Amino acid sequence: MKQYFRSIVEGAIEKLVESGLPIDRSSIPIIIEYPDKKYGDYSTNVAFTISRILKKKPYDVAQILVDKIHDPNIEKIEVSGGFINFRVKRDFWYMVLERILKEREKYGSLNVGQGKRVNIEFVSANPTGPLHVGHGRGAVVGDSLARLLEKVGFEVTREYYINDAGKQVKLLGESILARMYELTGGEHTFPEDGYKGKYIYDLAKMALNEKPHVLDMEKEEAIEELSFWAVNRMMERINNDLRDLGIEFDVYFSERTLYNEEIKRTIEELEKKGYTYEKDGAIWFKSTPFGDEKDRVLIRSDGTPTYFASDIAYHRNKFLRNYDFYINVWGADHHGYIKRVKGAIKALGFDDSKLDILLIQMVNLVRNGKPVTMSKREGEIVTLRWLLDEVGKDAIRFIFLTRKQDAHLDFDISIATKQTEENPVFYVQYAHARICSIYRTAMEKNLDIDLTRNEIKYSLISEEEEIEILKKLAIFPDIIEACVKNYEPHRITFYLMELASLFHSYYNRFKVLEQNDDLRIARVALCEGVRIVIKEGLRLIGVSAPEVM
RNA sequence: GCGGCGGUAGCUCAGCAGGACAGAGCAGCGGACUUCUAAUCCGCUGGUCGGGGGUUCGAAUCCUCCCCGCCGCGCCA
Repeated sequence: MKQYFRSIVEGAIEKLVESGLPIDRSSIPIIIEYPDKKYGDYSTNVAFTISRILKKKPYDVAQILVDKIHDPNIEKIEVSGGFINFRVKRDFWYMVLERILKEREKYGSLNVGQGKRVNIEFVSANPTGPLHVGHGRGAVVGDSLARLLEKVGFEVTREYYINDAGKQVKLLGESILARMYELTGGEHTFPEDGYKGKYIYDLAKMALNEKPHVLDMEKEEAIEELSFWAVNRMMERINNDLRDLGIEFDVYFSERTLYNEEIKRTIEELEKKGYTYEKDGAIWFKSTPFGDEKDRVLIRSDGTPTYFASDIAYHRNKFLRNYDFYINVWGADHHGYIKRVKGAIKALGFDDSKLDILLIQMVNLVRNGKPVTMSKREGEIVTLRWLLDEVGKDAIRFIFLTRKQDAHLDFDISIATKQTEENPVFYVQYAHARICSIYRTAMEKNLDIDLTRNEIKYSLISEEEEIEILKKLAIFPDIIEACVKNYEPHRITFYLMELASLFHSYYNRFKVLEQNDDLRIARVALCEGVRIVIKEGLRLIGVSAPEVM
């Protein structure tokens, strides 16, 4: 709806320009806000901006602008200070509801994406251990963002980059082999930095079943075979966790496939462009010209490529697939990595501004007030699976989005485990279930609530609480737009809590199933609007909307 | 030391592209279920927006310095 007023204001400014005032229209950002109720429904501050250019009083500029505005949906325009406040006709809100009932789950689907192709890469956790709670946050933010992008007309590819090559993976195989020897009573030495988690024993047991022959193989070969096998087992497990979180990927990209050919070609390209040099037997990338603190190794002195080298090749591959833009969702601990990756992309001749990197801050697990540490190497980690079993998908997804992603999140397990109050997801879901319950009651009592066969007399929706709800429904598309523009899916969550709150208040004060047919139909129409938006809002963050609770 | 992100009510956090008197939830206190699900609602209490300077008609929001917390700074990934 903001867009509607934006264009009205734009039109007025245009008329000013036509009347000969020296204003550069493009230099004036048109900001539409929802002011305090007492001022109006929508407001703009453009008069302040223009007054600075024209050196006139904001109030006078506002007056001039107001004279140029005529719109059938506006009931009253007021100038206060320098603000221009619009009060909208009641019919305007009714039109919003009418539109929601007609468009249903399509309501709020803007077309800002225009079919542009977006690649969003997220999670990409190493297949050397189970997903933990921190991965979960990135997964939820990434997937919700993907849903929002789709909602506004982008063609989205969800991608998972599997680090199935290199030292860590070898260490995984080595750890499993050691446990296999241990379980069979054989002689073994556990690798120094090996993975100590309990899941390694699980894998070892599986391997004893499926691959007992590796025990008789030469160690290096055994490790290689086990590593490859274990990565697949881990990915099955990771995918299982993600699926239960409501997340599926379109593309799984294996780092292994980059080895030899693509990494080699990538480094050759960098060499050709003069961005590499040799030092201490290693090949380095000149990342300092791109703002990095120091240059980075691509090929170690032992001839093996670093993770960075394959990551450059990976990004090169992605850019060759030619998306309109790219989003990487990373843990905040990778922030130091941005400069060199973007630098490498630029060095390869691609437009690095097409890549946005989203950093997701750490999740601090708290149990009964005490912090729980998350270290992959230590035994006790809190896995995403454990949390899924405890609180379920809906609560996890919702709670992860009750904080903006660049703020640390304290995830209190003791609270999230409670299936009662305190858990905000229930509050929103309950609003949805309550509305469904109203419909069920109507059926039982044989009350006609059919919105398709009855004429909806919108003017009967006239209580202050009802108009407040309509206004809230009207800003849903603005919320979606803001989510996408700022890459901030958490705004949906806060919006839904506000909408649910308005509804619960209303529900407690007014009766929907009135005997009067017209009034009842009108109120059901309002409820249906709320229900549609809640359901769609929840869908966008991957949370279910139960009909019964 | 350098860099990133935070520092808003007792606690956990919002605050829309700088805007009109700083909001919500929880906790605390007091109320509302013979009436569409009380997982709800209503009322009250509660803040020098970490601190100093600056830009602006206007700053929680932008710039700068300082303080505190977490994280990163590998020929690890």
